Amino acid sequence: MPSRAEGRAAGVTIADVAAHAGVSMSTVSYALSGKRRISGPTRERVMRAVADLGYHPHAGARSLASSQSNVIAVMVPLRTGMYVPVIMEILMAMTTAARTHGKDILLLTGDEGTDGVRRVAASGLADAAVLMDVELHDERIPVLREMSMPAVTVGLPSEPGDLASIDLDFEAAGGVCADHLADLGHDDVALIGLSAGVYHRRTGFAARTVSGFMNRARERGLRATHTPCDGTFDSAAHALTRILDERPATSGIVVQNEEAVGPLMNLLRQFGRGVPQDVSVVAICPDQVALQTSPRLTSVPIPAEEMGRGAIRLAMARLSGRPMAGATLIPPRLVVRGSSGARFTGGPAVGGALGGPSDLPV
Amino acid sequence: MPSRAEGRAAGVTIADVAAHAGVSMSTVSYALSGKRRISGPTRERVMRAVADLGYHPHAGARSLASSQSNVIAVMVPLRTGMYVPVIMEILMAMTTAARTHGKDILLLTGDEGTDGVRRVAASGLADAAVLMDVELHDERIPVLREMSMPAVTVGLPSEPGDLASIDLDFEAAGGVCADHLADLGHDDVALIGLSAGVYHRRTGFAARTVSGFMNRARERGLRATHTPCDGTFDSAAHALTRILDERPATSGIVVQNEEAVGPLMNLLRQFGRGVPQDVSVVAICPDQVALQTSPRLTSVPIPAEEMGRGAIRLAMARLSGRPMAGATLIPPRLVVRGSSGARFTGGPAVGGALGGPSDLPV
DNA sequence: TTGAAAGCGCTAACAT
DNA sequence: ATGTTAGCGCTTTCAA
Repeated sequence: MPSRAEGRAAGVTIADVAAHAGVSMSTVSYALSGKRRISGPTRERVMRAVADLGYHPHAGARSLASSQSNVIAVMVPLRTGMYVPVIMEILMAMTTAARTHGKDILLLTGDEGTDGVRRVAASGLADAAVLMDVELHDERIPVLREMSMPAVTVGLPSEPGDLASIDLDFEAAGGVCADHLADLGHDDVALIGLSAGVYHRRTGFAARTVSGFMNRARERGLRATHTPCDGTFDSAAHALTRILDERPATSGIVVQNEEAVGPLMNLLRQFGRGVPQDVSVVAICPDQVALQTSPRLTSVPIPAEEMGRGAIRLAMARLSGRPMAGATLIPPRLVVRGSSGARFTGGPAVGGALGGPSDLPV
Repeated sequence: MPSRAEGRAAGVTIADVAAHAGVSMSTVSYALSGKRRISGPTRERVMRAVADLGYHPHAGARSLASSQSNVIAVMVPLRTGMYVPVIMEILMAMTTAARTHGKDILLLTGDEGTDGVRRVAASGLADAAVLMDVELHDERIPVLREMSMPAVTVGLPSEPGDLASIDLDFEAAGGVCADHLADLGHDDVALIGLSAGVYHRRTGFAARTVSGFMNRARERGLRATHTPCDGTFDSAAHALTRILDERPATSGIVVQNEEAVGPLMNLLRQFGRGVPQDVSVVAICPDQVALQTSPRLTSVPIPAEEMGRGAIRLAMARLSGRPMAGATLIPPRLVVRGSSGARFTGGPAVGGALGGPSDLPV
């Protein structure tokens, strides 16, 4: 336990390290950055000195001298209707991924608006920015361009310009759900979606799911409907009632609304509709939610971790000069669990009503 | 719209501003920091120049010259059993509050461990740290002291030392719930708590709620039990079954587990126990959760926003030299809604079964 | 009330 | 393969 070293780490400069190792400051700098070949022995002495002294380069000095802050700003608007745990998982995944590249994450809220972007860019606080929860026409995007700040969006804006984006391919996800239900022989299917506000405000992913679902359903000859839902119990009840009233034969339901999943399953039970005997349910939601019900839900998981890592990978690519513009769409996976089954057979397609080790990605 | 100005903000230095305003660099610096008296007219010319040129001080340079980064590091471990939306709300509240003091938030994950604290402190990346979700014996705390970094914890460690902490007074919260049920005439009460792991691992707030509840119940002459719960439907069912088996006369339930709230309410309905006719339910949870059920829940809200603001206030106090050590315990509020009522009367105490505008804090 | 100038700790030419 | 040194943009003495 190098207690002496770490106790004084605060005031240790590169000059101290250089003296301790018997080399020049630049040698230390280069040994640490790897931007110049350093001989084995020298390199080792430097590293020893660094460890001995508990040296950590001063972030401000480094940023000043190199015009690189090694910080990535992440702006999180946290709009209503978003499922917070997913946002958080993406955020934490980005933070972890950033560290593997020696970067740190600076957190910005949505209410700083475009000024936040401007401030962080102009002050050199961050080298790049990640925008979460982007709207189709996001006012922060032109500012990013104006400040010529490398940026990545989580979610797809309408005019990507030269920036990079990442998202689950929700259009394909909608299609996959429709396909699964069609394959199981269901003719009347319904999509219970997000709150109406989400569609109006930012449309992006929510609308893409709907179009993917409806288009594929049409191609497969299914009758399909879409109903927004607020995520409250009452709202879920309203949506389900409407669906069963208008199309009593509905035997397949896709739900893209984490808050509505629990209420929906309980309502189906109350209505005497067995899952999957009478109604098959497919969710587009994080696994955590899909595994919480009984039976467990056949679902297209939200790859939050992958989205976070991907966002940072894109940001790093921009910082290293490689372009990599355009949208990275993560292909949806369908995980079949106990909530979906063939029409009329009364049994789940795969995996048994309790889910379990036989869950299988398709 | 000062388009020329902002377009070039990236390269604008204090020297540019000084030249533009016809003053010296130091005058600009002092006009901006307010650390020296500047005459009205001079001050105005400086501000004009700043606005004209879209000047933003370079964060790194400032940090180097002043040994102040104006950044607060926040470490979020995100342990299992924690309710993520509350963590997120606290985090965003801190970020917003920090900006009002000119500070930014640097996000650290738990998996960087104590090294993260050391690195951030030694590199001057942050001036202060906030630790969320602290354990009773948290290994990061000695490191903070060793690095002599001003720090605040959200949650209470067992050995506070000289650091400041903030949390809801969960002990009092448990007591308030017991009192409420006692006031309504309930004799047999139960607490459905968090997962067993939470009690074993970090104990802190979860255990304090239990002791506050049990002690007050004893004082009021109630029979009380405590049952941990994982938050899954099955786990909630298990807990409720056990409670009703062991003490069929139980007519008051306190629940401190956001995930279990929905399942619990449905289970009570399935068991034919009307809320609040047969069983009164009181929750310790964010309002968002308490308002999602039907009837709405009488609850002690988690003051996430207040905790976030408070944490930053404490951090700022440490940075300005004022000590303010010790724990800041936020007193619990009880909000009576439709889920609790007098025993045997069959009606809610206040507010009606639908909750509504008559909700009233006590 | 204002200016001039010496660093803060590091990087990256420019040397050798 | 390594050393020397001139800044990076700002704050803050020290002078006036």
